[in-house]
Amino acid sequence: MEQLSERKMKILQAIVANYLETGEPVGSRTISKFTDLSLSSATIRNEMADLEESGYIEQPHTSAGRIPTDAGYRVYVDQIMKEREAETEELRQEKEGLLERVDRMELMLKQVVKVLAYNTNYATMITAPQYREVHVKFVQLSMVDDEHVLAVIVTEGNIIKNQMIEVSEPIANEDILKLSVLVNSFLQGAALRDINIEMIQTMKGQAGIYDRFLDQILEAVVGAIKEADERQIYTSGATNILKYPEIGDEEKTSVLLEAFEEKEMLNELVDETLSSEDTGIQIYIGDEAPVKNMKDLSVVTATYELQEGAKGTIGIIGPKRMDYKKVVDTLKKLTIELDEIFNNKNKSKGDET
Amino acid sequence: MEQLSERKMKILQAIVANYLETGEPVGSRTISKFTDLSLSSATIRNEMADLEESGYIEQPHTSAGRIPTDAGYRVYVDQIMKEREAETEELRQEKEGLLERVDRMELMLKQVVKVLAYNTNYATMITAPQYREVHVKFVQLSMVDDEHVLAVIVTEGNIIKNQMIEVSEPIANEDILKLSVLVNSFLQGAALRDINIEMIQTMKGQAGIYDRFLDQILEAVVGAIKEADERQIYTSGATNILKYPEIGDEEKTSVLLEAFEEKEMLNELVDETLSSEDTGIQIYIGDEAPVKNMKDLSVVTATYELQEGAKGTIGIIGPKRMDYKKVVDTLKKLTIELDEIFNNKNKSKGDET
DNA sequence: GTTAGCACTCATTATCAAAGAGTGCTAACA
DNA sequence: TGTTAGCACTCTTTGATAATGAGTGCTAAC
Repeated sequence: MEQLSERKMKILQAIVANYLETGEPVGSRTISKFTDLSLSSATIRNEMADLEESGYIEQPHTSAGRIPTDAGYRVYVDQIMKEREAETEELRQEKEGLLERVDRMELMLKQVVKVLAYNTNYATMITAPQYREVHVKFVQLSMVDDEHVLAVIVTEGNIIKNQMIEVSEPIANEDILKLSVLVNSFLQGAALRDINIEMIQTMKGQAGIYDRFLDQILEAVVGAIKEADERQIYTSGATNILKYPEIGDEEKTSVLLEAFEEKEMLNELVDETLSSEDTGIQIYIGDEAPVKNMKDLSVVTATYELQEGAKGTIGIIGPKRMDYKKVVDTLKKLTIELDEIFNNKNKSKGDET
Repeated sequence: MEQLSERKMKILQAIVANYLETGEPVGSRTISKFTDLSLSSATIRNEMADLEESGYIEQPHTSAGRIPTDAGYRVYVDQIMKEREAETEELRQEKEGLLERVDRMELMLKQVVKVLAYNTNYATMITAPQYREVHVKFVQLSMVDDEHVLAVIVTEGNIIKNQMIEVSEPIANEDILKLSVLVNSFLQGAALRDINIEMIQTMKGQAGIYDRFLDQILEAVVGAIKEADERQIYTSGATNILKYPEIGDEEKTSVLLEAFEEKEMLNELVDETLSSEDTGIQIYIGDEAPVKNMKDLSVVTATYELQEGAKGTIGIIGPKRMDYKKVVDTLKKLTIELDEIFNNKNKSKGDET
């Protein structure tokens, strides 16, 4: 894509801005009045023909106005991001306070997506903060009743998992204690990939008659780590998608809604976001998004960070002609606020799953 | 509604059955051929006029066939339920095995709704089994690190909740033990309403210098009970609703989908089902359902029971012209299967939230 | 380089007629 | 008295045709 003259740039911006607002193809006359360039519609028409040739805009049909192509959106969005960069510091001062502080992480995240969906009128998602690799902090065993041993596994970042283990006969308290010491000596600080056959063999050798419980305990620990590793995704406002007729075509709609319901598809999006170097706000227009069937949709993502270094992703999914300015601003404010909540005032980090 | 003659009954059944299949208003000629009554369309027309007057069917407009009213559906559905009653025993033998056995309750429920949605092509929901009143089994306290005490609360039915309590200074191990004994002596077997000011006062009196932690511990316990009490609702296939054009009208669709997303509305449905005497399968046609905006939808619910006496609800929501026979059969099979899984072969009841 | 003017294209909308489905009613029939 | 054939009538659906209007591309003049 060649460099655009300043005038062409202005016209392109005007076209996109106008299209975002109205959703209708925009014609030369509109631009002629809309901008401060004071040019006649004929001149605009010439420029528009050039812009079309360069691939920034297109006509739905011969006798219609122009709409932006993905490339056109790209130019517009890049411009916005440049403008918005300076303002981040300002926003930090503002403190609108979108969020109420709540104790349990789970409730907090649910609140975030709801607030976001309500404020933007798009579909939103957020993942719980995640560690690259989950390490065991300690394991605690105790008899619940004659047939059940409770294993509590605490991982880095104070995420807690329980697992109930059924046993055929009661185990004496001191034996539980011994087992507990043994298990912890091996598992403290271990990540999933540290638990190998060799380790298990050694443990079993030292466990004596209780070696057969070890399997179950280990299974529980592995299960717990995996569960902590499992990505929790919260969503809200998926039905907002229905509000935008340009996406309407039954198929796409239901494909996306299904994705929101089952949530698996959203994982790809999160992977992409997290793997990117840029931890700020990223915008994917149409097929740019690492998800199939996004032809008419755009995604804006942001990353937030928990104090212990766990990262989470926030995503907003809306029509390609979404209000990018507002979305970017809202996301910026929100990540700033989350930052403050997690890093300054974390009075209680609550439980999990 | 007066008693219907056998012939009118047959015609009504035929009309409803035909309408369920095609979705089109059904005319007299169709019925004349469809049934084994061998009557001319003119005769059918006369009978239909009567049925319309009695309020079982209606015409969308003068020159169209008839469609069932809610009363008409009711008659049809009652008939089905009567027929199906005898078959339950048969079904019990069949053992189709819709479900794979999985350990964690959460995964099991997710599987159930998915299987159900997949089999029926309607929107489905299930609640986790719930106790009328949650009782504490025991509380376990332990220091995680110098600033955190972990409280593990186990309730009836082996539902486990954790709560991390932040403390300003380390507490000695023996003190934790003392506190633990104290707390358990009061809270074991307690339900939410048992925890009153009097009890708290007495506990504080006996807690000595640690009385200030008691508040936090109690808060944690109450929080845990409340969380265990919170109704978990799993849903699937909400987008199936979009497949049925007769509901299409933007509003209703998005109202219902939102309900599925936020899940609050579904609580009313569950309340109604659980409060009903009849624990079998219940069918709500259109506005009969205890939920607003159900004009074009029907709900079929069933109750299942966990061994400890906790009950859960399964619901299927589809268009008023859903395939009631299939839905009822599927639900019957499923509850039988759940029954078996929970009551015979419960090898591990897993964890919660 | 800019602009006015004009012919041309194409989607949208309205109007109208024809077709078809189904009814209600009447009169004839068993 | 219940059943049926016949027919006029109603109302939706479909298709064709024409009118409208927005917007363009191109040419010629400024």
